[in-house]
Amino acid sequence: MVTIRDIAKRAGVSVATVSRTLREPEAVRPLRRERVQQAIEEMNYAPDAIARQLRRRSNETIIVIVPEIANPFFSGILQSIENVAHDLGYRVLIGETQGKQERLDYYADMVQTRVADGLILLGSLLPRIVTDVLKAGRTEPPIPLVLACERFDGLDCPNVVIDNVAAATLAVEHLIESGRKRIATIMGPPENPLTVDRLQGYRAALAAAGLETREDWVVHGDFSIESGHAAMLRLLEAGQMPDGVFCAGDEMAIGAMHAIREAGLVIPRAIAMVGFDDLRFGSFAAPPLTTIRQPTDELGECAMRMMDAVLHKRPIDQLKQILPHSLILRESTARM
Amino acid sequence: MVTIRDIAKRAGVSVATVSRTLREPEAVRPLRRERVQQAIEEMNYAPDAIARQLRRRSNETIIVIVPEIANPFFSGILQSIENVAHDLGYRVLIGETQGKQERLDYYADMVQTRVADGLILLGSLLPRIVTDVLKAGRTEPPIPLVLACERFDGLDCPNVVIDNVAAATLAVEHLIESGRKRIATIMGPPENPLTVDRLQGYRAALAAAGLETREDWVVHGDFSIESGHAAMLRLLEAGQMPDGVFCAGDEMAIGAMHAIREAGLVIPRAIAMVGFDDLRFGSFAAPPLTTIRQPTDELGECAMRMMDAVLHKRPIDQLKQILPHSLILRESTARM
DNA sequence: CTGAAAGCGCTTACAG
DNA sequence: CTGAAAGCGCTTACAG
Repeated sequence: MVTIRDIAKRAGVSVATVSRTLREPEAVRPLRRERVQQAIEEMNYAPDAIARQLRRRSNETIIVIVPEIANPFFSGILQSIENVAHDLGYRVLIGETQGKQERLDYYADMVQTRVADGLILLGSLLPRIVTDVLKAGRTEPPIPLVLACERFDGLDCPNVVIDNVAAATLAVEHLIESGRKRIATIMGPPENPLTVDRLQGYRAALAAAGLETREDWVVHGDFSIESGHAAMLRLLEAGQMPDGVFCAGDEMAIGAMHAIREAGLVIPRAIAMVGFDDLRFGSFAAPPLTTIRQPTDELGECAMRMMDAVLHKRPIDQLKQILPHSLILRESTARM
Repeated sequence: MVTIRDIAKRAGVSVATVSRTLREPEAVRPLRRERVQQAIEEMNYAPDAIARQLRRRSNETIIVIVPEIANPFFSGILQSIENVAHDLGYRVLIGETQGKQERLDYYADMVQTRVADGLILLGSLLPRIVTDVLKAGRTEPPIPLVLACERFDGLDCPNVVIDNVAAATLAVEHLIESGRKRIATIMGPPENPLTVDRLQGYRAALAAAGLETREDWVVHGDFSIESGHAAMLRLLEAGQMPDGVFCAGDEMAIGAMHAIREAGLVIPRAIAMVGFDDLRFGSFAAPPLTTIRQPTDELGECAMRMMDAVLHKRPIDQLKQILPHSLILRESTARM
C-alpha cells in the first residue's frame, strides 16, 4: 500500500506539500505541484479516506434507516436521498429495521460511534437513544437526526412530512363526490402514527358529509399487497358491503383490487378505490388507480438538505416542513 | 467528546486496559473491568470507530452499486445483501449509477480510498479501474469485487447469476406448449448482456420448435413499466400480431399487459404473456402473470457471502455461481 | 494481567 | 511557498 509518505519521498518534497497539492493545489508552486502529481500518477496513489476522516473529525457519511428496503415507497425516498447526498458530497449507509427495535438501535449506534455523522429516519419507530432523551424530559435529539415522512410530537428535530389528515380527508371527499355512500377504509397497523392521522381524516370526511360509519368498515393491514388482499376479503364479508374503499397505501390497494376482481365485482362500478402514495404501477393497474400523491422526491431531497444544514449548524427555516400532497384522478373512481 | 483517555483517567487505568475491556473483557481482571465499565457508563462513552478502523486497517464496510435504487428487482437484491451484511457484521454503503459511467467510477473509487473494503456490483456497467485492468491484458480485478446478476467474460472475480439463456428458453418453450405459434419478445436494451443471453434463449426455443421468427417481433425497452407499454404498442402494430409475448422483465410485462387491455384484447385468450424476475406484484396483476423466478434472496446472500470470503481471503469453491431459476405458472399463459 | 509506547495515514497550525 | 512536528483516537506487540 502506497501512502502520502511514499509520494513525498518520490517527489522529493514533504508530506505537507503532497497533502496540499491534493487539497489546495493553487497553494503550491507549479513546479513541485507537477512533480507531486506525477508521483501520484506513477505510484497509483489514492489517499486514505479513513485517516483523513480521523484527522478532520468528520466523515461526510449519513445513515438512512428504513423499515424495509424493498418497499417501493421507501426505496423511492431512499433513491431521492441518495441523489441529493451524492450532489452534496455525502455517502449513504443503509440500515433496515424490519420493524425491530434492536436493529434500529444497532444502526442508530453508528452515529454514536461516528461511523456516520447523522441519521435520517424513515418509519414509525424511534431509537432508544432518542426515547431515553424524551423520557428524561428533554426534547433535543442526542444525535444529528432528521425524521422523514412521519412526525413525532415532542421532539425538536427537523421533520418533513405531508399533512396526512388533510390528505386522507381529500381522498374520502373524492369518493363521496364520485357518488359513494358506503365508504370503508383499509388502514395500516393501528398503532402506526400514519394510521392515526389518516383514520382521523377518513372519519372527518364521513362526519362532514353525514355518511354512515361502521366499525366493520375499518380494517387494518401492514401496507403489503397481501395484507390489502386479505383486508379486502374481510370488507367483502362485512355486514354491509362498501361501495368505496380508501386504502392507506397503493400496495394494499393493488391487493384489494385483486380481491374485488376475484369476487367477480367490477371496479369502479361496484366498488371505487382510492390508494395512497402514487407508486409507479398504480397507473398500470386494472383499472388505473386513483391515489393521493406523496412528493417522494421532494421528501427525500428536503430530508437530506435538512441533514446537511444540521451537520453544518446552519439554521433551519422550518423545523417541521409540510409538503403538498395531491389527488391523482384515474379510472378506479370514475363516476358511474 | 469523551475519548478512551478520559475513561482511563476516570477508572484509574491505562488506555490499553480500557481498550481491552472493550474488545476482550475476559482478558482483564474483573475488578478493574468493572471500574472501566462503570466509567464508560457514567461518561456515556462510545469508542470512535474511525480511529479503530485506521488502526485495524479494515472497516467492515462494503459498497453496493446499482443502476437504480427504486427498481424493485435491484432493491430486492439490495435488501437481501443488507440482511446478510448485517449478520456478518458489515455495513453497507449504497451508490446509484443511473447508467452513468462517471457515477459508477465515483462510487468504485470509494474502495480505492478505503472508504469501503469491497464492491458488489449489480448491473451491466464496469468501473474504469476494472476495464483498465482488462485492457492491460490482466484478468484479476484491482479491488475486492463481486458481480451479481450479470456476467462479464474474461474477468476473474466471483460472480453469481442465473442461466439467462436457459431461463429464456424455458419461458418461450412454455408459451409454445400453451399453444402459441406467433411469439414475440420485449427485451431490454440491445447492448445489455442480459438481453444478449435472453434473446439467444428466445431464438433457440423458436428454432427448436420450427416456429416463425420475425424481426418486428423483437422489440426493446429499458425494463421500465412505461417502456414495456410502448414496446407492446409497437408489437400490436407489427405486420402480424403475436399471440404470445415473452417479456424480459415483470415491470415491462405489466406495462405490456396494460397496452393489451387498452387495445381491447384479452389476456391470455388473444395474447399470452410471460414475464421475468417474479416481482411481488406479478401475482396480483390482471391476470396474474406467469414469470421466470430469479432467486433474489439467494442472489444477494450468495454475493455477500462471496464478498466476505474475498475480504478474508478464504477460497471460493465456485467462482461463477449459477443459481437455479424456475417457471411460475399463472393465468397469463393459461391454455385456451 | 497491566502499562508505556509506537504507530495507523493523514491534516494543519506554526515558524521560517 | 515550504517543512518539521504535533496530534486525531484508537490498538497491540512488548516488557514486566
